[in-house]
Amino acid sequence: MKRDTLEPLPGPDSDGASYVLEEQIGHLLRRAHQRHTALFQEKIGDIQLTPLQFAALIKLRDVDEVSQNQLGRMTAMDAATMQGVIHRLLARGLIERKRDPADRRRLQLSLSRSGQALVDECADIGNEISEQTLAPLEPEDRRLFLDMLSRLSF
Amino acid sequence: MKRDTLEPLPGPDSDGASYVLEEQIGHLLRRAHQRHTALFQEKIGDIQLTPLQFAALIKLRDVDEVSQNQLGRMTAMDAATMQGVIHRLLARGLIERKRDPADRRRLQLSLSRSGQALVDECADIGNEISEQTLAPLEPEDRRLFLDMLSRLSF
DNA sequence: CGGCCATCGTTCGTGTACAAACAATCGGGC
DNA sequence: GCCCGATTGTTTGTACACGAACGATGGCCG
Repeated sequence: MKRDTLEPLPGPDSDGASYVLEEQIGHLLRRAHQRHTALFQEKIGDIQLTPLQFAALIKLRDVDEVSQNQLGRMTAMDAATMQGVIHRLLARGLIERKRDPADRRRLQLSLSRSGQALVDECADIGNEISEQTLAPLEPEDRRLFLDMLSRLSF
Repeated sequence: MKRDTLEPLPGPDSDGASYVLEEQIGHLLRRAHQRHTALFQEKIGDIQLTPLQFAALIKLRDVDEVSQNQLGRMTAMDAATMQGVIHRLLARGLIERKRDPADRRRLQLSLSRSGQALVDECADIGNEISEQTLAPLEPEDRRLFLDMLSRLSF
């Protein structure tokens, strides 16, 4: 029987009567994510980037040239979500897109000059946002927390 | 100087060149949340409830009668998001809605009979989902993790 | 060479998420 | 009593998130 786990959790065999929303991992993940995006939006201010747009730009800086699907895998976005993000970045002239001559299915993405400049400008803000998001934790706990969290992200 | 923290975090004064997406709290929160919703959908199966719909039902079971905005605050949804959730639950006949005679602005929400039955049926599944989401962590770490996470959810 | 299957990008439909504006209603102060 | 500000629910617009289906291309294998 699996009745041995310690019990923070209501116990694996609770009869369903006890399900406290505020203690559920899913609810807490959602709320923490909400808080983070709010912080992100506030700190990024006039630059008007969303977390996903920023992630895409950062990855493009790291790898230079990739196809849409590749970039999607690197940033954990599916192909459909990618569409929206790419189009908004294209519309702002932050990235460029051209067919890969070697594989005519692919669209190679790369940072434009102004995209490059923007990433350089924002990387520090990105670090600030991460720090602020973690602010409620003691500095010595943050490493551990990130470690555990990354294990939940398969 | 504060150069002593173990170093997960690039250090508060990194020059922006280093911003590793995979180590950022926002990215990890998003991915963990993705994994959770995937698990949720898989385990809930044919019942076809989303995490938000389930949260609303659970809260309604706990408190019996509330207005839309109140329920939104309890489940961390804003009024606009609430609209969609409420309408889908109404369409399935899981909840009922009537004007509050004491305050004619308000719409009192409550579980229908079949909503009541469904919550009773799913609460156990909800606990399983939470457990599975936390499965990658050692049982003795889970309490600590939830503790830290809840501090990030303001 | 000719199918066959995988991959790439696109579109559609559904469901969060939130800002902003709105009409209706309530409450309190004067 | 009346007016003003707050609250309640609604709509609109933008942006993720993902399943499902689609046409186009590519690689492979017989």
